[in-house]
Amino acid sequence: MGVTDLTTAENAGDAVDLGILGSMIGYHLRRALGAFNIDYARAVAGTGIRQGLFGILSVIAANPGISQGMVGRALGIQRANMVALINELVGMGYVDREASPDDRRAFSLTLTAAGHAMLQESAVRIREHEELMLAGLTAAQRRSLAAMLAEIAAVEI
Amino acid sequence: MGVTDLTTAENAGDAVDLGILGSMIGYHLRRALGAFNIDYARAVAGTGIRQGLFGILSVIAANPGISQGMVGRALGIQRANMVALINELVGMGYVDREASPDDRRAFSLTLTAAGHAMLQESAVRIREHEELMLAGLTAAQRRSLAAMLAEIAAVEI
DNA sequence: TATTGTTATACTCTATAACTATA
DNA sequence: TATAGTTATAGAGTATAACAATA
Repeated sequence: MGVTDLTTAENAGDAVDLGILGSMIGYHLRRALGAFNIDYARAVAGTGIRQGLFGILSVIAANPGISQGMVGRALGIQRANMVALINELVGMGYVDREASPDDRRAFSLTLTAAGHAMLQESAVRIREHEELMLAGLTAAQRRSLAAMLAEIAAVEI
Repeated sequence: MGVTDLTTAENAGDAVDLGILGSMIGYHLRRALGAFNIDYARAVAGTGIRQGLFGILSVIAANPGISQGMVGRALGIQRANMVALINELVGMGYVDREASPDDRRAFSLTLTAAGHAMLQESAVRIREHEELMLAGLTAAQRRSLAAMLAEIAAVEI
């Protein structure tokens, strides 16, 4: 791993002291995700598969027939925000939405053949993107990082 | 650290398989930051100091007289987006904005006494918030996490 | 009563393009 | 010509409240 100084920001040759901010994990989380987001957009350019859409495709693929609400709860997406996302995926021809046989309020979601193909294609691109972003970390460090992030995400607030 | 399963999401007793998504660092980064953001808002409620504003206060405190553009570059905030943020902080009485003696295009920023006080108060709240979010990690793990995140944020895209 | 999906809405963050005044 | 700050604008993510249909 490089000799990254946590307390300063380097830009165009200028090193600026971040003050107390540099010691805060939340700040580094934000900057790391910002870098991830920029490269994610590059990696999937042209596919129309934003991060949220990829997550939905992945969860439906792993749980065919799952309801819209269950997908949202698994991914931390509000019910209200799921509507437009599922509409997009249905409109793109990647998701089939049918009335659930068990519960007439709910929808049963499955991937179409095109949806499976797009999931595979975008997964390949995203893997390459992650490889680029994590090139400075060993496999053990990546596992440790993922575990720590999952631990944080699971904190009961 | 807890026995967090990276491949499933637990919600109200339901364990949902995330599929390929569960193996992606970018996803765990997003969820961890989401949890951080929710608790950050709780921690600073009533202060009006959002994450971006805190960062700006911290950088100005560590670099009195710094220009608006330098602050933005240090924090990864676009020039265009800095304007409203600095306006807010000036309006709140936390930042003094004066014409730079060296360069009449630029502004020289310093904290007011109230700005220093608010930085201190919000820093205390944010430290408590980070302690809560990182309770499951040892000090060594926190250092490792911060270093890995800084490494990721520094990747040349 | 509670839940599913829906609509409407709003706030924050981020991004780009074009303008002005200075350098 | 390049840079500092500004304005306008747009996309994406996330949040809440209220509603209809169904459980």
